[in-house]
Amino acid sequence: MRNVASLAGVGLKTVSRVINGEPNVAPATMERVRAAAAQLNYQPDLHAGNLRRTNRRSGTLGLLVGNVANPFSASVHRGVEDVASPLGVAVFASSLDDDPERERSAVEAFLRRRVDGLILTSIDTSQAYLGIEIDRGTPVVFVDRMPSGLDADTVVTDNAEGTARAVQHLAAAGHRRIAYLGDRSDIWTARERRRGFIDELRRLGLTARPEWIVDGMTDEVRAADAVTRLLTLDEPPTAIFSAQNLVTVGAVVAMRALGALDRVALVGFDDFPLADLLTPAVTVIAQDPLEIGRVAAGRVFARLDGDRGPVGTLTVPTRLIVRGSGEVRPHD
Amino acid sequence: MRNVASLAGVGLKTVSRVINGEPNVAPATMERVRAAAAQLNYQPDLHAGNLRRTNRRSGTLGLLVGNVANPFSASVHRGVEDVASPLGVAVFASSLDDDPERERSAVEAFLRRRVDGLILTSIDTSQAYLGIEIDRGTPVVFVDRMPSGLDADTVVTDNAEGTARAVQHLAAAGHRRIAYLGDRSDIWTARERRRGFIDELRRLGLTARPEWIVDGMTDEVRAADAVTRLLTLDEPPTAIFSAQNLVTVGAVVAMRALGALDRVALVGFDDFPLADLLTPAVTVIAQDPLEIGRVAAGRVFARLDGDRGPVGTLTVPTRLIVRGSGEVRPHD
DNA sequence: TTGAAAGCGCTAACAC
DNA sequence: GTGTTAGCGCTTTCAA
Repeated sequence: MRNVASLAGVGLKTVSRVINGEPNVAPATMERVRAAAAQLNYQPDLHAGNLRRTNRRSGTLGLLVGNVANPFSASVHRGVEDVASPLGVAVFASSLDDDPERERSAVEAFLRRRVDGLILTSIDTSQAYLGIEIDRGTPVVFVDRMPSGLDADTVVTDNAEGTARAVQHLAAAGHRRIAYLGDRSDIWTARERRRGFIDELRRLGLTARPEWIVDGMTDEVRAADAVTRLLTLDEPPTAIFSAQNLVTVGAVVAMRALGALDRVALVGFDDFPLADLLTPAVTVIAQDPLEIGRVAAGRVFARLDGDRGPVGTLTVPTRLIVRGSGEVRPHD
Repeated sequence: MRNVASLAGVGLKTVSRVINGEPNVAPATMERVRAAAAQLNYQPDLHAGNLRRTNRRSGTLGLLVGNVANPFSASVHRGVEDVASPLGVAVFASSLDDDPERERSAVEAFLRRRVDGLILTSIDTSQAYLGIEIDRGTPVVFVDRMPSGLDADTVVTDNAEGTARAVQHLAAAGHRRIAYLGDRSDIWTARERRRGFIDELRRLGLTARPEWIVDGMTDEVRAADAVTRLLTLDEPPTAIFSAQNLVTVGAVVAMRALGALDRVALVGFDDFPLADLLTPAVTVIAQDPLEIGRVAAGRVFARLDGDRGPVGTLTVPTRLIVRGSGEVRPHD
């Protein structure tokens, strides 16, 4: 900056004024400064400037997700970027891999870099440790899971309602014996979907036999095994709701192997690529991770803009996508 | 930091020493400083420190990809993170959406934040504008596409060789009439795959009729239409090589509609989820985007560590995954 | 083993 | 319109 100033024959402050588009600079001076900056390929140092600036914003956001390569996380990331980028805010992203220690160290790494806000799908059992930072005024928004140990802005999917919608859809096709295939029940979203399932069944006056409610499905193989067991029961379900992506795929594999695809209905929670190309095409309750990211980023910027309203939970709706597998009628 | 110093009853420099793990601090003093820092929840400001530090590293990397939500880009991202994270380096990611203007402004945004290095799948027609920054000593590594207008470190997929492998595989199954379905030929990777195809055909003493070489396939629908046209030709190909993900899926759709799945062979470039669940399962040449990201980050850090060797292109190998569609024998 | 003073690149406050 | 001075939070240098 000193070099630009002397090359243009002006003082430091004038260069600063031109860079930041401040008023009260003569057009001719402005032009000279611009030319000098271009000639020297001058790039202002944002961090140095922020040190003294009243509005101490780094123009930076920290995003912590399970894994940036996971499609859900990647879409959330894109949603955050969509909101941040036009505002000139750059996004740091970090994968946590279900490791609470990584979460702590990533948060610290971002805080030391003075991010203006934090968006995270926390994996830790408690998020109380973030309370201090929130009190300091750093906006923190939780995504996809409810935080525990503190009240904070949160953006989640319509888990229970979406699942209820799936149950309604199956019931409307005539099913009264519906099975539930869920993820590990220590995951908040899994518990929510399970709750939505049970509650909706009850509301419709249906009952599920205990064998029809299966938890702890973490991969395709486990899910396929579970479906095989379900369909060879004395009193098998006529429809299956799978609460997660991999579980849905596992269910398709098992149903295909059993030749059950045209007599057992299937609705999955969360859409996935090529769901429409499988035979039959899979009916799903689609989430909207892009929107989740956008809404979360929106909360961060609202807080930065001075919104002092009470913290709250925003719910992003799901959407039923009818493709065939969920419309199979019950066979006995 | 001043508060920590006065609370611990020491000078600023002593706090600095403790934070940075510098030697020559009495254990008791260290403990007092630690306690004071913990009590005040002190987080050092990395950027303020970097201002005066001799090793002016921001501990930050800039990654520019087509779209962070795209599976290929997202895996590259993860690969970069895998290398950067253990080194305490945080990763900025930005989507370009095929817009050269976004590329320029994202690069500038990262440079102003003083990233230690840049990794990019550039979309601009020339990358010459980055020459100045490279000359200044900022490591820049190009990924997935060769840069033009300057020599620089680059990491790419084995495009031509991988495609040649696919052709060999089809020829080995007895095919002599192989069609090529490619992406827009203004994309470098598409040209490379096309080149690999033509060269390998020639090497094997085979010839492709001009109608069998189709370019400009950018989506599933276009690809499906092209396949339908190919297979209704007077002299149709007995095998198809599709040079890209969406094109492969479009080909499957069309072949299924024509009932050609068990008489025409298909090998696709680039793996995709559920390729093994389609009927038939799709044989592919799989890329390794995770490795591409890791190798690219490795180059950046090697340069930062003082590697002054000549710039070069690193090629990440592809892998043939046999699943069924590529092993169909020719039918006339 | 410790701390005081200077300065990193920039902006705020104020004078000219 | 423009420049000068002080100071942001930290590290460097160097003296004690």
